[in-house]
Amino acid sequence: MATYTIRRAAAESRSFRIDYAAELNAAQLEAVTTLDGPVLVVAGAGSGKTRTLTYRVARLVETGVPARAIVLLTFTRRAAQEMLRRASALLGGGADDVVGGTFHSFANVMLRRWARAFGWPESFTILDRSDSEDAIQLARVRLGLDRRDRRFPRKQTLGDIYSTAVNKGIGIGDVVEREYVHLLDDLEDIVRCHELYVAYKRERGLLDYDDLLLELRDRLRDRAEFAERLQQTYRYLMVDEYQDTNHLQADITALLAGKRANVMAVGDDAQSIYGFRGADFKNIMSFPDRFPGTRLIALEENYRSTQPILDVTNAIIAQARERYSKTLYTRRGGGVRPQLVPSPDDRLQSLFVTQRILELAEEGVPLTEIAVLFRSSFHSFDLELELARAGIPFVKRGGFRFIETAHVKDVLAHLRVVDNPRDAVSWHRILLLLEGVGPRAAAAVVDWLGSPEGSLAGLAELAGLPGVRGQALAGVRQLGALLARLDPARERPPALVQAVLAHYRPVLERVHHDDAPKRLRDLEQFGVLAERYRSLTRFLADMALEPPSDSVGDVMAVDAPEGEVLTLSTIHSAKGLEWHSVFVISVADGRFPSTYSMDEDEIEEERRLLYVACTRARENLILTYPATMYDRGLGVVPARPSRFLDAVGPALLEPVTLLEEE
DNA sequence: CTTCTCCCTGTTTTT
DNA sequence: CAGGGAGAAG
Repeated sequence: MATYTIRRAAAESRSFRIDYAAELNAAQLEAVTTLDGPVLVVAGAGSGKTRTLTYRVARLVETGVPARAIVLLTFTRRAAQEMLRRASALLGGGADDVVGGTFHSFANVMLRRWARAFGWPESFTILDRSDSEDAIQLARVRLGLDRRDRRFPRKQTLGDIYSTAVNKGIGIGDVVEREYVHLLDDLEDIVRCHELYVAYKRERGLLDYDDLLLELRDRLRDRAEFAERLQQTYRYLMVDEYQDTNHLQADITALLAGKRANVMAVGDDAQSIYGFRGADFKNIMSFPDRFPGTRLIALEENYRSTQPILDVTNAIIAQARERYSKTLYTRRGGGVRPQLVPSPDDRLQSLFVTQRILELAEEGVPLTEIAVLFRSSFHSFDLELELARAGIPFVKRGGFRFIETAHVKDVLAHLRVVDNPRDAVSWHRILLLLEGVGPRAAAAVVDWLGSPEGSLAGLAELAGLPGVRGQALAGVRQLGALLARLDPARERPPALVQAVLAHYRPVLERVHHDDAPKRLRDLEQFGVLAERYRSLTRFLADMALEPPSDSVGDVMAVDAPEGEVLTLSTIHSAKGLEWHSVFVISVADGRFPSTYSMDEDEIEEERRLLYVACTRARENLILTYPATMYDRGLGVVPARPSRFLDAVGPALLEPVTLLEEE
C-alpha cells in the first residue's frame, strides 16, 4: 500500500485571516496557538483572559476544527456568549456552533440528550435552591421530624448541609462534624431525611443543581460509551474561571478531556471567591498533576487599570496568606490615585456617591461605564433610595432576584407540572394556593396523582378525597381543568404563561392583596421573557439555570435612554466585568469582611473578594465606608475601615475628608 | 384541618 | 422587611 505523509510544516504555514502575532502579546500568543495537549493559563486580572479565549476559539476554527467540536465552559452563559460573539466577529462568522455555557447548563443538555439511554424519564425538572428546600421539607414532614416537641434543623440548614457534602465531596457526617457540631445529636435523622430526599427526587424526576454535576460526573465515569462519545464529539475543551470550580467540575473536566487531553484551563487563584459553595482554588494548582505534560502560561501584563490602581490592588493581595502567582504590571502611564472616603454614616455615603456619579456623568463618563460594588446585596439599600431621588437610572445585579419572588415561582410551578406532572414539589406549591387547601389536602391530592387511578386529566372530575371537600374540591377541579387544557406540544411558552396568568391573577390578588399591582408588573415581565422560547422544557431549564440576574426592583428610570444606566452589583456578580469608574461602598470591618466570615479561610476569601472588586476599575477607584453603622442589637456603633486596607497607606490610597455644606 | 395573627429571626456571596 | 414558624380560633 502506498503512503503519503502530510508534513507538519505545510499544515502550519497555512495562512490565517487573523494576524495573531500582531494582536496578542507573547504569552497570549502562546496560549492561543498551543492547541493540543493540556494548557494551564494563569491569568491575572485584566490581563486579556477573555481576549485570549476568544482568539483561541478563532484559531481553532481557522485551523479547521469544526466549531461543534469545541466546548467553552464559563461561569455564566453571558460570558460564553460574549466570547463566542467576539470570536465570530473576528472570523466573520463560524463560531456559532461552539458549545458554550456553564457546567450546569452543559450537564443539563447532555443528560437530557442521554436520558433515554440512562433509563430516565424524558423530562426531568431542575430544582433551584428554594425548590430543593421545599422537597427537603416534604421529606422532613414525612419522617415526622417537623413536630413541635422535637427540635430539628430547618430546611435551609439541611439544604446547606446536603449541598456542602456534595460540593466538597465529603460525607454528611463530616459536614455536620466540621461545621454543625451542635447538630451532631440529630445526625442519624439528618441522614435519614437525606435518603428520603434523594429517593424522592429520583421517583419524581427531579434534579437539583448538585445532581446535575453529580450525575454528569458519575455517568462519565461509569458509562464508557457515554464518555467515549462525548470525548469524540468534543475534542477541544476550554474552562474559564478554573479557580472557582469544585471537585466535581474538576472531575468532569478530566473525564471530558479523556486521554487526548486537549484541555485549556484559565484562571487566577487570587480571584477565587466561591469557596462557600465548594470551589477549591487548589484545583488550579493541581491541574498540572492531573494532566501530565501541562504547558503553563502566565499572563501578567495588565491592560485594564492604571498603575495607581494596580498599586492598591497589589497591596491588597500581597497580604494574602497563600498565593501562588505574580504581581501585575502595566505599561500604561498616568492615572489618578484611588481614594478612600470615610463618611459619617450611610446616608452621607449615599449622598457622596450619588453626587460623584453626577459629576462623572457631567465630565462625560457614560453611566454604563460606572459601577457601584458591594459585599452584600443589602449594603446598597440606602444608596438605591438616593439614586432614585436623584433620578439616576440603575440596574442592580445580584442579591434577591426577580425570578425568586414568590409570585414568579408560583407561575413557574404551574408550568412545571405541565412539563413534568410527577413534579410533586410544584404540585404542592400550586395546590396550597387554592382556598381551603392546606398541607393535608395538598398531600392527599399529590398522593392521588401518584396512585394508579390518579392522573392530571382526571383531576377535573375528582370525586373528592379525605380533607378535600367543598371549596377546596372545587378549586382543585378548576385547577385540573386548566392544566389539562395546556398542551406544551401545541402551545408555546408565551401562550402557556398567559393561560396560567389568567388563572393565577385572582389568586395573587387574594394572597398578596397589598402589593398585587407591583407583583403583576413583575409577571408581565415574566411573560416577555417567555417570548424568546419555543419549547417549554427549554424555557423552564433556563429559568432554573440561567435566569435573568436582575434584582427585584429592576431598572428604576422608565425614560432612561436605551441602556444608559448605572450598574449596582454585588462583587460576586461583577466578576469578569470592568468599568471606567468603580465605587466600592461599605468597605468597613463587619460588612467587609462580613461578620459572618469567621475562620481564616473565609477571611482570606473576603480579601480576594476586595481584590476582585478593585481590579474591576480602569481609571477611577473610590472606596467608601461609613464611620458609624447601625447594629440592631447595639444601636449606632463606630466603624473602622476594612482590615484589608490596613496595609494600604495614604501614599497609595488618598484619604478624602467629606465636608457638609452649611 | 385551615387560617389568622403574631412574633421572631436572621439577612453573604450563586449555579 | 419578610418570610417562616408557633399558637389559637373558626
